[in-house]
Amino acid sequence: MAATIKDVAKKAGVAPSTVSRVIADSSRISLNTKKRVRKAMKELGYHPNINARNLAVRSSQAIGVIMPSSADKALQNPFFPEVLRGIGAFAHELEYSLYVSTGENDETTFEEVQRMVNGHRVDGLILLYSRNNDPVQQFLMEENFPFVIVGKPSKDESEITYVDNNNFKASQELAKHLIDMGHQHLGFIGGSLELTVTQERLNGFRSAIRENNLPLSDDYIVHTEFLKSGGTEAVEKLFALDHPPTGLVVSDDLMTLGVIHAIKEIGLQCPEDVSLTSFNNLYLSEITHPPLTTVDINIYQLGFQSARCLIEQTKNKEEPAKRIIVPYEIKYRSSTKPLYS
Amino acid sequence: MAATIKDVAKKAGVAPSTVSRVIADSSRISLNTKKRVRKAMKELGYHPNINARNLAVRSSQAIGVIMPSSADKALQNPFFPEVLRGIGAFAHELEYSLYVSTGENDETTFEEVQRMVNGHRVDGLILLYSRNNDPVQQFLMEENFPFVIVGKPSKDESEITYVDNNNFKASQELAKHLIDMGHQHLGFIGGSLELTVTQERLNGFRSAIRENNLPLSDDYIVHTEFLKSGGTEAVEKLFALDHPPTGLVVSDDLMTLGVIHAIKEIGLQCPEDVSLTSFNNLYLSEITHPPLTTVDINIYQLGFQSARCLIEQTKNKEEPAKRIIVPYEIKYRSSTKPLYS
DNA sequence: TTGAAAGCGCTAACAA
DNA sequence: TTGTTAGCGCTTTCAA
Repeated sequence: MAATIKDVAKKAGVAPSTVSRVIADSSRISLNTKKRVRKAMKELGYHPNINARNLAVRSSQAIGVIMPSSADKALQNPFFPEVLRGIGAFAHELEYSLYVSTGENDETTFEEVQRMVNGHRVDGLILLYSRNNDPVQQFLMEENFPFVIVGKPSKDESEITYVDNNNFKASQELAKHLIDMGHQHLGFIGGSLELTVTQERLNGFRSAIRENNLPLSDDYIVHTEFLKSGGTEAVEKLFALDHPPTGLVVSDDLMTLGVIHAIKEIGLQCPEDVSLTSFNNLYLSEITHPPLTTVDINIYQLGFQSARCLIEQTKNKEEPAKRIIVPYEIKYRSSTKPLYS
Repeated sequence: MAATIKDVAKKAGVAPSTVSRVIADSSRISLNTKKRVRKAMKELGYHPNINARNLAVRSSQAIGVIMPSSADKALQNPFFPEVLRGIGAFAHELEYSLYVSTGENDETTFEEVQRMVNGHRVDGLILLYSRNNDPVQQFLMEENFPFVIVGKPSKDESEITYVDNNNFKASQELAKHLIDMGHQHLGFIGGSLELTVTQERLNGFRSAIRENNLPLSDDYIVHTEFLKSGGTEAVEKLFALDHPPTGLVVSDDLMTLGVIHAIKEIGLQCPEDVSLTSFNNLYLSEITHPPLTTVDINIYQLGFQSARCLIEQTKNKEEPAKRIIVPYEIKYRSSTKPLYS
């Protein structure tokens, strides 16, 4: 068995509590004994047992990350490793560890959340999605358990800490960009309307259309399952219209990839026939053909800031709910062009 | 504070140890008291404190997942969420939790591993990469800490449990497929040669060339950083050759995406001018244009099996090292075509 | 079939 | 500045 605090104490000729204080780098221990104790720790290859520590202080120095349930291919979105990287970066600085849930469906996800919360495995949770009537969110509210949302809460907005982009404005700006280039018929392809992120982006899109006095018809708006043949259906529907769109706002780069494929299938080209804009600025959006005009939502920051908020919150239960809006930046690339040129 | 085992005991009118036995569903407790105790647990909303339990039994019911360090964009590969999903599926069945490392560089990753191992945060680790002279692997060997590798160990192969595909054979088969379609000049684009997966795929490629008595020149083999402008350099190099390749084996779908883009830039088409084959069968490989001929390595299984092996191993320290080869399947799609047709 | 009690390794009053 | 001691919540002998 590994060395314990007692072994170290004995070796250094001090009391266990002194060793404990050295670990915490307490200012009330003389430099001299600190040195002696540290030496003993080195020699014994001592490392504190985190479980024992957690038990004593009733915390866990760990945060949980809840992904959307992964039944469909949604998890194959590089968005997730990237937020995780941001979360991990901050967590690591403060020596926090990361738990992740990877539930197959809503039920198993909920079980994992319960396990984390009730078993005191984590001090707080980050939800990587936000949707209407989420049982997880409700559970956490009821338990009064610290959590932050990446995205915008569907309700209780003022009581929940969340980190988001201004998706409304970004989407508006994309649509505006297309309109400025002469496009009159714009379409929107998004994921599930249950997700608040879809709602925000759609609303922004609509608002741009309205402000520019263009006709606004629901025929130009499709919500597609991430999986469904990569947007083929969505594209078929849009381009069967009397006046097919010449510009599209798509809710996610990966989806856009499918859209590019689909429009080629029906004999059209991007950007010659259709201008495409989307969200996330995934690495792959630079290396597609054509490279995508897309909103860089700064996924890494989204993760980093959410970890920051959460850890602040777990350290101080009285910390007020806050909202952090991470700035976005539109990357103009060659998937868009003026309507006539 | 949440209810403890003592509260339950008092409420049910039994001793704490009895409650503990009920939790473990011990066969030596009468059905009657079990019922009484369970009722008390329900009423109090009792959940065992995992930290206390871990401390007592000296384990943690958690496994750690080590990603490659994430300085570059490699982590944006959907491969990772997908293995994680497989790992999580098995882990969840046995009520294990998942820790992940997301180190920025080798150093922070190593720190995270140390924290997990020395602090007893996890019972075992899964490494999601395998490369030459990996300090993490060496550390785990020295500590005699349970771990399994997804991929093939670069050394001590017979002493380490690992889960892999037959990458050699798969790669060979891809090359063979191209050769059968009349391609005489084949190129290989892979990631770092430090990774064993690259080595295996390259060797398989070479062997196919050799067996078919085609010329084998290192000029046709490029190793590119994942990041470097998405394979542009690799493509430029290959197509500056006297006899540019008409068929390519690329080590990863995401890379292939970059390659498709790059060859278009220099005025070529896939598959008309160049046939492309690659690995992983990521979701995106179905929705690119053209859809990719690629090896489905069954990422989910890779994860699932590795979790299985690891948990077996942690439960029984004497479990011998084993090797599991997950079958692959080549998906033939339209990124390949006969040389003349 | 159940209970009493010791102990897992650490922290944090309280004393000195 | 340091030591003593009593837990944190659970499991697990040993006894009954």
